[in-house]
Amino acid sequence: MPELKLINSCENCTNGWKNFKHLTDNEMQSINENRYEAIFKPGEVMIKQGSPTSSALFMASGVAKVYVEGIRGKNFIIGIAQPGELIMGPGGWVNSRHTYSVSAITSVQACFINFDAFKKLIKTNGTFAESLLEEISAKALSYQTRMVNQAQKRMSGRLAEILLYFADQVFLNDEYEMILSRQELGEMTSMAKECVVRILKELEDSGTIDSDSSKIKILDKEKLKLISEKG
Amino acid sequence: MPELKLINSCENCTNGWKNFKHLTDNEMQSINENRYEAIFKPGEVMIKQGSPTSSALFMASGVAKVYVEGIRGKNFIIGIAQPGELIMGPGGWVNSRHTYSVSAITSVQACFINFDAFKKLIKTNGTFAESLLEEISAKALSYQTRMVNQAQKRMSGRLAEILLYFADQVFLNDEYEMILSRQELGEMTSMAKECVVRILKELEDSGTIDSDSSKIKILDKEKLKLISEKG
DNA sequence: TTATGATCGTGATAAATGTCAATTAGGAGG
DNA sequence: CCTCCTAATTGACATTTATCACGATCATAA
Repeated sequence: MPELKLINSCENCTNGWKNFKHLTDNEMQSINENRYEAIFKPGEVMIKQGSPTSSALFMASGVAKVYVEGIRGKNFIIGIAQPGELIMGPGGWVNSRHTYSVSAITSVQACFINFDAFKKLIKTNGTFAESLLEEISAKALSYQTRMVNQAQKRMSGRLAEILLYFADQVFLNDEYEMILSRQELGEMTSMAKECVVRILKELEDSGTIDSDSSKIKILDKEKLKLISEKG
Repeated sequence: MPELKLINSCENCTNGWKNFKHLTDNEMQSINENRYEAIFKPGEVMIKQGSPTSSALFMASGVAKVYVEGIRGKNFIIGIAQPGELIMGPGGWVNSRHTYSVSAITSVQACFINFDAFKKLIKTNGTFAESLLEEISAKALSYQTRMVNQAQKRMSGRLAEILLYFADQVFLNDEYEMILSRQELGEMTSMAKECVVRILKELEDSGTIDSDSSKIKILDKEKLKLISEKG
């Protein structure tokens, strides 16, 4: 694995957050000055649920899992945070506490950005505020969709949905390395790990996917979509 | 039932949206001018999922149910819209389509507010933008919580949660008229209507609640909270 | 290499939840 | 009051999903 280097300045950042484009040079500089860079090893906790939202966290490189620590010690994985993503859960605007935890899956290069510096920009830059509203709304919509699917789809539908999520939202490829364990896939689809194994086998037997333990290859995407949609 | 009268002006409105307080008189007037008042009968659809979000909908009086029309014709009830609430789903900021339907439970007095007039204020009034961000974030957080609970709680926990929601969020009273049918309670907790009946009976038998078909009375709130939290 | 611990995979079984069929209760309108 | 319609309720049963027990596999470190 190549050694990760410091970014040093937002200007050098190749993966800048898309909404930063609405900022003036001065505003961008104020972000840069309120930035603290960090590198996380795989498995390390980057954000802990319940801790104060003093900063937003920007993903410069690597991937991380975003998860809620639920009841009876069970986790629920909300999704995968990717490079270019700004992690700033709803809690920051509600009760100043992180509403989920984030932990590194690969090595992760990240920047903590002071939340107050951030908040200030909302008031002064309307276009930025609007783009942020759009971002949070998109997140709320995806929660809404997951909530309903959780309620109405059965296991195979939920798992198919997640396999498509990895293909279309994370890796942008129908063949990918499954970065989550079966256990974690279960925490993302709310099913027992044994059931994940079984359904994956079913999907493989029916020729819908090819699953070589750590690799997933979607063979019949239309079929997988159908399974996902029909529940 | 008393005849509902027109409001005629936002100034007369006794239930104004709390975030409107951040607007200047001029801004408030522009809202008032882009307002269309309507009265709905019980059961009437106020917003249809998938329709264009040309307006936000303000609840002046009455209550309505907010629900997603999901797969296989099944509905999922997200919550109850109450007086003073502004209904403006995430879709307006994402793809300009309503992401859920809303239908009146009681008679409802409502105002349609032009969405563009609304959007304009975001850019010019930073405090208003921030208050809106807070509101949407709170909604996103409640979706997140429901999503996780859906996944991790069993039926009794989910139903207990909803009974508490009505007591604490809707009626602000531990004794209330259940405005949803058993079927609808099921659509809100993702369980079959028969199961709703059974669990309600269990709760009644254990002395946790008193349920007289259309009335709910919480007898042992701590116990109900425990059931809700422990799943 | 070998030991160790974790994840993966499988079958049997138990628990939770959904479906079906039939009956009862309650409310609106005549 | 009766009639009709819908919702509520109940029990039996089917399906779905979780849990348990166990062995296989794989990576890692001594």
